[in-house]
Amino acid sequence: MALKSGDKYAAILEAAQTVIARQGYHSAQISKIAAEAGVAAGTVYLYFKNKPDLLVSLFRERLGMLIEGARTSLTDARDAREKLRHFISQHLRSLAARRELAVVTQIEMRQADSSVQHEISQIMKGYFRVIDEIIEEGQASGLFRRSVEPLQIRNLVFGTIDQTVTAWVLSGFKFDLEALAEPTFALITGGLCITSEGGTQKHGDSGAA
Amino acid sequence: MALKSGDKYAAILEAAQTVIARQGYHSAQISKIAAEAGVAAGTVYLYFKNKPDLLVSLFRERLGMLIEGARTSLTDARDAREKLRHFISQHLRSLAARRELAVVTQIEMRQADSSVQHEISQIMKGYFRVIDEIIEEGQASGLFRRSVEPLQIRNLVFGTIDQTVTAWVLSGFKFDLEALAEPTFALITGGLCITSEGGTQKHGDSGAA
Amino acid sequence: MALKSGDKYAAILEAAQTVIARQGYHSAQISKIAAEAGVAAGTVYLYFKNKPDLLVSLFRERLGMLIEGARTSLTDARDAREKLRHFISQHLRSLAARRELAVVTQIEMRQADSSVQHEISQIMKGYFRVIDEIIEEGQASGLFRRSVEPLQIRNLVFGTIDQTVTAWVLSGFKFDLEALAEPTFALITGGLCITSEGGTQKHGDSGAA
Amino acid sequence: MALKSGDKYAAILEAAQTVIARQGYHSAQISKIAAEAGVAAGTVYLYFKNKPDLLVSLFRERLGMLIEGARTSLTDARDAREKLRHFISQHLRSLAARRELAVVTQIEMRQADSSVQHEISQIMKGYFRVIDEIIEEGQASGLFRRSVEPLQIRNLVFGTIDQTVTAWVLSGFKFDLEALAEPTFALITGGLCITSEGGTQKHGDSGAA
DNA sequence: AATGAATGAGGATTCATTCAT
DNA sequence: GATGAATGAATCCTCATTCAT
Repeated sequence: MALKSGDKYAAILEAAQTVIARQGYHSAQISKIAAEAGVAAGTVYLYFKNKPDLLVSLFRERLGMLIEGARTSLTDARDAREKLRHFISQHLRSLAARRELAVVTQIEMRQADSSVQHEISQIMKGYFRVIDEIIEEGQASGLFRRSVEPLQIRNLVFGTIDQTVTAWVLSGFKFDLEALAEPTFALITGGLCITSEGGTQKHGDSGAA
Repeated sequence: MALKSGDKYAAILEAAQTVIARQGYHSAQISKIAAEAGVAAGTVYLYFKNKPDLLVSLFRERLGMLIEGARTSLTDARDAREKLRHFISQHLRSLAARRELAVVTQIEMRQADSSVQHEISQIMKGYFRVIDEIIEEGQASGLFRRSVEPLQIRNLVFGTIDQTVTAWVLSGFKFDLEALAEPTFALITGGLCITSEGGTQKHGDSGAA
Repeated sequence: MALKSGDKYAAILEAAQTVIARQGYHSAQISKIAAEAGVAAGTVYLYFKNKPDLLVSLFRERLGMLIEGARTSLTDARDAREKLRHFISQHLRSLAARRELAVVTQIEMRQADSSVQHEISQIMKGYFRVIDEIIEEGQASGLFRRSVEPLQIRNLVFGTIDQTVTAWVLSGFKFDLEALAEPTFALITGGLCITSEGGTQKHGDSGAA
Repeated sequence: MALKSGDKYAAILEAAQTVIARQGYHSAQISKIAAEAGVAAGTVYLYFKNKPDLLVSLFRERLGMLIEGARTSLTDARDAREKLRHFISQHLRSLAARRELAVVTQIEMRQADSSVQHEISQIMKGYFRVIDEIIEEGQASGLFRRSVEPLQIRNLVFGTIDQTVTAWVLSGFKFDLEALAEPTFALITGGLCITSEGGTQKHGDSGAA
């Protein structure tokens, strides 16, 4: 077995993504994926242990790519605030350029059963780590408010961009996802409220953690 | 068929929620749900057209309850900002008090196939409407920044609280969900950044949309 | 589920025996057995846990019948020697009258995989017990030689009749199986050799356990 | 193809025996056998037509060895009775010294499908011939009773030793197989019953065939 | 209305065998 | 002669749904 080395490994992953995006998670039989990849069904099992392994591998490979892109985008940002801006921008740009992948990650893969979901959760931790590092730096440098738990900040950041991409996919890609990067960044960092006493910013911060 | 009038209708929905929460979406067979409800499997089909109909009905009924609770919580709020505070608080409190339901909505139901997901999306619109009304009022009254599209504000609000509840469920209910209401509200309204020029608050607003 | 009570349980067992005897163990798919029984394939699983369970149940039911027949045949035998005669006779007569069953037990079921074989071995113990009781009585009463371990006597008795039935099946039922009862009994009890000092009969017996 | 001449032919047969004994018949894939033999899977097909051919060849080769050993052991026996004694002794000794082979012949190979079984039956004829010759000589010389068909005597002799070896294997080699040779011989030749009228020895012989 | 026995469609996976190198 | 990557046929089992009672 050409352990991941052959082009067939990548071809099968690509075929899986295509078939899942096109036909939906529950219609993505191994036979269809194999046909899309131009190999026999049995060949899939030379490269993947079983179907869950194929799906998890697909997710891992693609998320790895996103993580790498995210980390790269952070290198030339001067502070946590800029890093967050780049991170959001990079996330939306990456998926805007990969509609098929967006359908798979936002919609179809979420239908996977619990065992696959559990693996996916583990893989997601790598992505969360990138966010968490930005948050930590931001709080340490005093740019980000310390009155809120880092985990809850992560929920804000990830929840918002995740929901944004999902809405974009469900809309049928009807709006410009990349263009949402800057407003979303402004919203997250500056807050929804305009007033000087926006949020409980002043008193909240002085009193807590 | 006693159109939804019998107590069996409610009993079957309750049983569905219990079984799905306990065994997971993919192990929630009609036969188990019927047994939990104390009826025969065939009886389920006297009250529901088919399994997707049962699942969608469950989601609709429960979300209707959440919407009602949300709307009620808004009545004595004096402005959009307070309404948002109440909304977030009510959302987290409702699910904190219904762990079984939280498991079902945040984890298990998301494994449903695309047809059910589509119905659920439609039902969610009713919940989004509550959020959207608050946003509209907030922007109209000048409390919420107008430089960001209402839809994107909704993504921020809903994405954040949805991700928060999901994280709570996945953690095994290890933290106090309700207690997150105020910090989350502060974060959303006041923004992540501390500095007076937090976000692009000042200039961003004057320049955009 | 009509736990074994319905006639379908028996019908499926009978169909399994027929299909296995006709098509061979490895061609006996559940679908064929179900068709032979006049039920849908899924119905088989209302009565049996899985395919191995069906096969083991068939063997258990049929061997139970043989054991019952064997025990019944022993009731009016006055001593162990007569019991052995009846046992051999009954064994050969039972299978001579059930060619389909003979094919299944002697040829086809032996192709079952190890898990089924292990279950079958357990079931066989009930049949061996009948033989062992005869042997014990025979040795206790002094009719059977005590110089040979009971287990080895069982190997002689069972090995001989088992091989006899197998040879009969493989021959295509070309000879009268029942007619072999008496000569086989004579051979087993009286020994192959004619001479008075046949075997180590005299000295062997006086010396050993 | 070096028709059976290469050492790979023997190596593959040996590997097949080892793998079947270790993993069981149904887990003995060609790929595993090839790996055990230190060759590629495709190489097996340079020496054997297909898998059944490999299995049959293994059986033929090993049984040929047993037959040769049996015939050799008979050379210095002075009469049929002694030949039978040597035969039984040789059979048990051969397998006692080859546990791997015993597992294969007594347990695993019997799971082979009908086509292989049929071939094996043919091969067994060579072994039966050795037994039959002893029986013929014994009956001709008056040592063995003539009242029982030679075939049935063969069933007695072979059935008993076959069952004995099988019981030994199933017990996990828990007893001394070789030590059973003499008691088994005594049992077969002298008969199970002690009394002077043991079996139907006297009258049976004068009356029949 | 209620029952629950019966139905039957649908798909992942293994492994003997081939053949280009 | 030797390799081993690729092939693709073949089958058990689950469970939503029906319908005779």
